[in-house]
Amino acid sequence: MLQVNVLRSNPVFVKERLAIKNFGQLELVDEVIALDDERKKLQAEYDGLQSNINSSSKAIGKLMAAGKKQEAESLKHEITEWKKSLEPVKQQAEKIETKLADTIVLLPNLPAAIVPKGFGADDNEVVREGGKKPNLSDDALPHWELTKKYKLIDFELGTKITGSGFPLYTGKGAKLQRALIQYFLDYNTSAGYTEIIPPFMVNENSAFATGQLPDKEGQMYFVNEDKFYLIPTSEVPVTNIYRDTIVKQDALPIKMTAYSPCFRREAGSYGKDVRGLNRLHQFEKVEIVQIVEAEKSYDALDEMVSHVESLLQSLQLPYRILRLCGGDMSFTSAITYDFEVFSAAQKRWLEVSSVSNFESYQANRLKCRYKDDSGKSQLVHTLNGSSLALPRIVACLFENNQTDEGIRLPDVLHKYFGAAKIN
RNA sequence: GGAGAGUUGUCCGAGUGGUUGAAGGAGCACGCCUGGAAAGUGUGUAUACCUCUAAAGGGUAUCGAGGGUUCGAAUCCCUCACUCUCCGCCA
Repeated sequence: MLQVNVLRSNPVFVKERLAIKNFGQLELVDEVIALDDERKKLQAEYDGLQSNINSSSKAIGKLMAAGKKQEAESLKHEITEWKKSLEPVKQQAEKIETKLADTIVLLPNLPAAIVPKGFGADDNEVVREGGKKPNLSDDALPHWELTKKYKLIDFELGTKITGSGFPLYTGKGAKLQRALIQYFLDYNTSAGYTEIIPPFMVNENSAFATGQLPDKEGQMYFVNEDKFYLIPTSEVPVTNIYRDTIVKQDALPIKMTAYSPCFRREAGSYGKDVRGLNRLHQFEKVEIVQIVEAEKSYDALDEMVSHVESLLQSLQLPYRILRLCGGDMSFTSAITYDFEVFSAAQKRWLEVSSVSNFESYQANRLKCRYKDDSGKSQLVHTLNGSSLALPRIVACLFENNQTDEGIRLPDVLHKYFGAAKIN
């Protein structure tokens, strides 16, 4: 969430930035500031009264020890009066604090200066393209046909066992998943990321800290019995490693990578866009997360973008990098680069990675800080990105590399998959 | 799942109602000592918010979390989470 101080010090700027995100309730900014004023006032009042009570209580302690019971009794009466006037202040303060907390989480992160204004996918900026689109014949198959032809994924069985969007990988299809996960993890660890296997369910505090709650409440699977959320991405458990911590500055940057299955309800999506591997309720993903000093987060962002880019290049897939416009960015992000690969048989771009800098937005909820040179606590900046989400990578690998003899695999995967093609 | 024991600061650990934000020790930082180091020794060593703001200072809250009793709670009571031991179950 945003820091109240940022709002206070420059509300006009904050509103300008929020407008880039097409955020409609700009009046919330003033509301937060007003609530914070109120909060300060009430706290001063509360602290004063409480201070009186505390010192009188201590005085009673001394009087009792000295055997002056009478005087202690009269002090007690005095305290009772203080407490009477304290009660309404306390209640009001709690009310205002709750309201402040509930209001400030409604504000999304501020987009960075270079984020373009816009409303949707059409307004995103193409930063660059790479790779080469294949020339497929007209009878080229979409991946949902190819997976059937080579018995790689059984969507119907997944539907039988669980429901739609829960694919069942078989044989070489399953092995390719394992190969890709291992390749991605190796690639990330050799770039200095520490490998993590996190819990795949998180509690409410964790889901709140990374911003899934309250914004995406209905998008996560929830285990009611234990009040756990199935993770929509390993970003959630991995970033939460550093919830409520103060790290040493020389421990930064912290670079972590994790494989996990991801669970998303995707309520409300259907149709041809969600066919095959395009949109699933359960999928595999390898994630990278960085926790860095505030001044260094944009360097880290660049590093992550080129890291993911070269990973895509190694897979020899045609890709493009988009700088998302304000309207298409996530609630918590300050800037996001989406990576898309071209699905040659479907003739469309599919998002396979999203690299974001959250600046201090997550850190403020996480309460993750470090001591800077002057010894002051400062919020860290957090960043994350997919490297990569598997299903659409797999879809493109299948579609783009189909031949009469089978599906060719890029060189880097041969070692992991144990063969050069699928047939 | 059942029975019992726990959860205190960076760590270990004392503390069963009254100047306890918290003894003692270790660690760490700075200083003294030393040719240098060790040992010794002195000082300091949580976080958030409010007030003040040049700095200092002051106030409130925090001893797993939340609630309660009390003039006063780390200490008593309740609920929950987690850890350990034994039993049960199990990959």
